[in-house]
Amino acid sequence: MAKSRNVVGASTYQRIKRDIIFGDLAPGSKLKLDGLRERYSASMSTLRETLNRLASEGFVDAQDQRGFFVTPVSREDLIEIANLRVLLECHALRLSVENGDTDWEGNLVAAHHKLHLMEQKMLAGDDSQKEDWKRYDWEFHLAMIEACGSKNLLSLHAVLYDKYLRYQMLVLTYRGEEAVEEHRAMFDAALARDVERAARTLQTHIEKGLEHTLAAF
Amino acid sequence: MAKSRNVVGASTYQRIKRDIIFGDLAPGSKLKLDGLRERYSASMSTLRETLNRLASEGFVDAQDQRGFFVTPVSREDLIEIANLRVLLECHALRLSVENGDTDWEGNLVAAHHKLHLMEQKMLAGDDSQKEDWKRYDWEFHLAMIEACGSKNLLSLHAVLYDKYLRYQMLVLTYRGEEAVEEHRAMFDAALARDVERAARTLQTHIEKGLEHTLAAF
DNA sequence: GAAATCAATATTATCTGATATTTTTATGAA
DNA sequence: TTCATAAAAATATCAGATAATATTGATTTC
Repeated sequence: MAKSRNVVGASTYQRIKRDIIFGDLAPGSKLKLDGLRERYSASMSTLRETLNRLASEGFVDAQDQRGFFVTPVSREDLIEIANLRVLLECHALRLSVENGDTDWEGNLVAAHHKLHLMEQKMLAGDDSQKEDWKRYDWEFHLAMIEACGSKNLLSLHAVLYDKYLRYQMLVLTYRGEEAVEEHRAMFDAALARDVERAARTLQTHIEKGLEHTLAAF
Repeated sequence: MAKSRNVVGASTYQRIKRDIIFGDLAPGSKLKLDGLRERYSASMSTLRETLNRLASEGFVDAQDQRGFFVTPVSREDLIEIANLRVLLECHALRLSVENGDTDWEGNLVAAHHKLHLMEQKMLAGDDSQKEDWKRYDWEFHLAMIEACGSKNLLSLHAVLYDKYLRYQMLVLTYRGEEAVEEHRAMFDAALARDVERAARTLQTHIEKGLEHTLAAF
């Protein structure tokens, strides 16, 4: 997904998407072209291209003749997103654990290690690097399913992950120790090539996360 | 998904997408902005918005500084698409058959009836209305899963359906009697609220279609 | 003859600014 | 207040212009 495209187009795309996910652009808020032009210093044409793209991914809502809005959030939507993530990510995980080769394992070990280090910092109270934590969490989840053998599946999953992430960022609370343990359990099951255990653990992980986020919503 | 937007934007979006799905724009071919401008009589800005949108859905390939191409086809991609369709559509179907109310049933009966009429014509050798057949097939499949209760799921499914459809249109052969029977079996199972049988039948339906398309590819 | 080089041409990505249309806001009458 | 209407703002679309990049073709080199 992360096309680089021409410098301007690519960077505005990523910046706007980031700002939506991290809540700097509030859910439901109007995205006025003029305002965005200043904020992201891009021309209207470029902005409209970007917004159309984000609209098609579902981060932006394009309304006939009325412009663009940040897609609103809702409990129902959050639940749908989480359920879809379970469906797609568990499926991908099964395939990946079955097919993963040595490279996959190596990469996974590295990803888990980096995530784990980050989690230790977070547990110790260093809340400053939410963006980094997000990156490591993403890279770990991706590493788990990367050997699933379906580019289409991976790219659908990437969008879902980001949508789910937005909700997590909105409630701004870290689940802590529990999540760390779940990550480790998933990791262990994957390395042990225990497909069912891995999938079960992942499902629990996402569902616990959902409950936590719903509670704080 | 099917936004209407401003007249021009919406119609070029739909026409280009249609032309890709029906093969009038060949897989892998270059989409030159100037050429498109004539063909669809829209301005470059509008076209670029449209192409960005299609790129994000995966019908168009946007390459850094080199423009837009119709997404190429491949056996692997077809297999991925079909497998994802099984995953998502069967899941949606289970939910839908469990939750569907009277309106859902009524709509489904109507959709199946219209599809069936069309299929009789096709079987009788009237090959002229491929576009109509496509529409009725889509409306039937949609009607089946429409009560699944997840807008997100429905919108992911819609894109997959279209991607799969492109492959069907490329090979240009109608599966005939077999497919008709499968549709009826799915329909019966759904009305009988037999979730497992419905899902099983749907899976077979898609997998048989895959085999058929792969063989002709 | 094949590969490498470099200029000429074509195409893209981006921006500015203009126009018609539609939405939103403000104003004033009932 | 509610409604209608006028004024202002914003959108969708278009037509160029420009700089950067890619493609093509001719020319040279090995």
